[in-house]
Amino acid sequence: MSEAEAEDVVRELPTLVDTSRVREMPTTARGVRTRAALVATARQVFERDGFINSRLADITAGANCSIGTFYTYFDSKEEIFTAVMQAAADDMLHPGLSRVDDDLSNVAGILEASNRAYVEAYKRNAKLNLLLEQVATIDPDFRKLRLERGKAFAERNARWIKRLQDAGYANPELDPYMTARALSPILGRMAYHVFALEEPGMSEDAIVRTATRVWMDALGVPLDGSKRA
Amino acid sequence: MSEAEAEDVVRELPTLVDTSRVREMPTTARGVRTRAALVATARQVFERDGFINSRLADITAGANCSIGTFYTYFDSKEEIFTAVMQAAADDMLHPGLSRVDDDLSNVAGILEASNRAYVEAYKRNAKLNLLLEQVATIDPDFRKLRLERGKAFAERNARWIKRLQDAGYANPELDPYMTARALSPILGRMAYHVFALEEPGMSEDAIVRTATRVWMDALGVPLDGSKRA
Amino acid sequence: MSEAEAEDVVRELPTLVDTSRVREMPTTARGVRTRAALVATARQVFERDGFINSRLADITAGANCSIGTFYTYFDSKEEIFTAVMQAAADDMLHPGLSRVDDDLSNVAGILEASNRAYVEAYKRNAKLNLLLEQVATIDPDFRKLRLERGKAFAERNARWIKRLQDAGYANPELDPYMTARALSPILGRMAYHVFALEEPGMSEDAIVRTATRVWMDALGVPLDGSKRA
Amino acid sequence: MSEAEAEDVVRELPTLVDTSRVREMPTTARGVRTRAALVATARQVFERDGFINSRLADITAGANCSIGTFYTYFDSKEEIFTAVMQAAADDMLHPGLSRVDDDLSNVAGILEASNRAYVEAYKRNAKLNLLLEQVATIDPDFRKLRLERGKAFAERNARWIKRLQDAGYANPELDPYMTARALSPILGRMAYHVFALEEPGMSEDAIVRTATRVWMDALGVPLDGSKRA
DNA sequence: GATGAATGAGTGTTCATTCAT
DNA sequence: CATGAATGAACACTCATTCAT
Repeated sequence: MSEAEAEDVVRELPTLVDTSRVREMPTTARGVRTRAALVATARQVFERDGFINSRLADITAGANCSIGTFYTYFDSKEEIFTAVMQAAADDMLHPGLSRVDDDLSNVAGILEASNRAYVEAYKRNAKLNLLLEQVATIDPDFRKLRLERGKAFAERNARWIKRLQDAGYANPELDPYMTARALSPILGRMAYHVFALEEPGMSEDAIVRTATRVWMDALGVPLDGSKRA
Repeated sequence: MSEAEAEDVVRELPTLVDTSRVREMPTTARGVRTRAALVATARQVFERDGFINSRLADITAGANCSIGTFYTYFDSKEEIFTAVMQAAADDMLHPGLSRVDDDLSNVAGILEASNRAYVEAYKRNAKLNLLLEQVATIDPDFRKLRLERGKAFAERNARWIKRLQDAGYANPELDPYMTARALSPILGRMAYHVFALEEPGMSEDAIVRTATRVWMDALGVPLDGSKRA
Repeated sequence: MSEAEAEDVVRELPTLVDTSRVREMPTTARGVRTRAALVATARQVFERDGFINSRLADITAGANCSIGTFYTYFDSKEEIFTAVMQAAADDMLHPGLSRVDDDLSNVAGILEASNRAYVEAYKRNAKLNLLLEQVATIDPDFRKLRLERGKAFAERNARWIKRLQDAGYANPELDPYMTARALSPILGRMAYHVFALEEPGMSEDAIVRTATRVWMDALGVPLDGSKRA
Repeated sequence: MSEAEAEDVVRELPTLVDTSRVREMPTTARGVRTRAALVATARQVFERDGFINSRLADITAGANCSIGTFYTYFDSKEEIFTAVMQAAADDMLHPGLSRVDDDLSNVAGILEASNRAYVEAYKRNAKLNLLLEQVATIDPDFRKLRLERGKAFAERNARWIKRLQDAGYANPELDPYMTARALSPILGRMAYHVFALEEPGMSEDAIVRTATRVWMDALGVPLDGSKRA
């Protein structure tokens, strides 16, 4: 059940960045260094000031280069934002449990491990998630991307639920797709509140266990690893 | 279970607006009319252009008054945004089921009715919800408000779950507060995708029924209205 | 023959400005004053620096107002340029000889008087003519306008030539339209060299008399005021 | 009478380029090729975008070399513009009728042939003429050059008119220099409208014949090849 | 109370030119 | 010779807010 609650930002990142939006990499070592410095600084500045209130001048100053140099590597503020997301995508994406090898006799264990990995990744990139939220409300391209991501993950989760049903673990009465749409946001939203909005009072462990439990009960999977009666 | 999925925007509206942020109403009839025109136009403009890309000039033009007049009634763009939300609050808030009178022998029915009313309200104000999302990412005040709201509703929902447990309907093993936090976002996020982002493929009826079913199963409430064994 | 050599800039000014490009005038006296100051300064700055090398900041500084105020009255640099031309149009246009009342027995006299008035007007606005030339090479709108103007004046001149032919003064073998196209640029170009490019060596009087003479000979009008044999 | 209407661009090209402005040619074959590629691409880019709106980056990209390489051959944008004009000068300049060998008993024929050759050349380089017009309005050096050219050609034309007068073909009353200044722009301006501004409605043939006719009549040269009475 | 003119700091973006490699 | 990264001054335009009338 690796990407069960996929609706949230982190797991959708593989498709977050439209690579066609980023131009080719610089050829020289110096160029690579400068570009990397710009992306690194941009992430800091974006996280600190938000996308809208950030200034290109701050980014170039932090990267020790001129404003003109910025435009050697990026066409716009939007483009470096895409690059920042792209650079973070690998880290934001936890390893992912192999779907095929899942031992369905231990659904709870797999689910919890996956959720824990997810929350860790979310935590590392909490500010970036908040940022993405902001940009999605402003830039139609990002909004569209987000919508497509949500749908893709729901479908993936739906297939996983179907597999649990076919194997006799999950309640066969449930509609796999709609149930996936309902369950997907759970962990993501809790992580959003805890790590992005920094709401106190919920432990990391608690949200992982709660999300896992809700999934199990909602899918009707027996907690003891047995199949349904 | 009236406000079960409280994390979402609509049900949180009673606390959405910080009334201290809005100055007193105008005294003359003419003043009342002008103010109302400004708020009405502002809603249109905000929904069309978003908060960030909207211009005060468009709002005053639509309300047939000068920019100077705007400042007779509002101190800032933020303040008229608050006023817009305040004006919409009543409509965004469905009647609400009396908590005390709930007939717990029909939890499913109450929950579904509540959810349906909620979705209807959400639908009527979809654009406004998107807007609020945007402002929350920019303005710390609104973000804070949102956080407080989320907590308040989770607590309310937690009390309701506790009541179900005490009455022998809901699984007593569950932690009421954490479970409330997990279940709250479900309907809200689905409605967000369907009505705000206008994602096709999910019917209004389907999301209401799915959310209701997930709540029932997750809380361990028997579907037939009986108490737990 | 008032506007005979119309191809040149000055006489085309009535149609130079596309009034639809200029927004409505300010309502208050103060506004009128500010706008006028902006237009007056803009003319000076444009004449001194050219359209391309002029800076809005110089214009507003000269008009003792802020840059923001500029945008209260004009949408762009192009728009204030249009306004400058519009303001100059009246002066650039000499009174014009009544076409209908022309006493054809004195074609040379009428033509010379018209040409002289034209050259005077050109002289007063020489820098502006140079400026217009520049803008026409850059802005397609102005280029198009110029083309239309040229055609309209050629047609007017052609009608005047036709009238001379019909009255027995001008050579009936000539094609009125083509001849008009050939003769139109003569005075304009000479004035351009003398006043705009400030080429020395040709007196005002000399260019007027030369242009008049060429017109007379090319049209085959007897210099003594008589009709053709 | 080869360069009679010299005011126009094409015939002035021999003096168009100030060769002192262009540095020495590269020594290696490869260098020659690169320079040629730059000039060829520059012409295309200038014609497409105009001088002001053209970018060096487009030129070097089209010539498959780096921006740095550009500065190996040229010191500035102005310099490559000069080189473009220089490269085009040969083609822009029609063979030219020998002045000395002119058979004055066929002035009309010579004039028409010359004019036709001129128009053909103009047509081939119409965009370049437009371009030169633009640069002349911006760059003082080019404006000065243009002024000098105009004067030189007027003087040449004046000498030719003088010769016609002395031979008894042209009206001896006319001032040769002033008349040359008046007649010079005629064909050039018509060609400018037809080929550069692409104004429809005038045929190539018509403008050649009209210009020739006006010259003949204005100079008082009998159309039948005879001398004046 | 209403008006609308005035403000001006703020910022993304361009591009000819330089220079280290 | 060639490269292409680096430079940075320059500038038009926005718009929330203020204030004189």
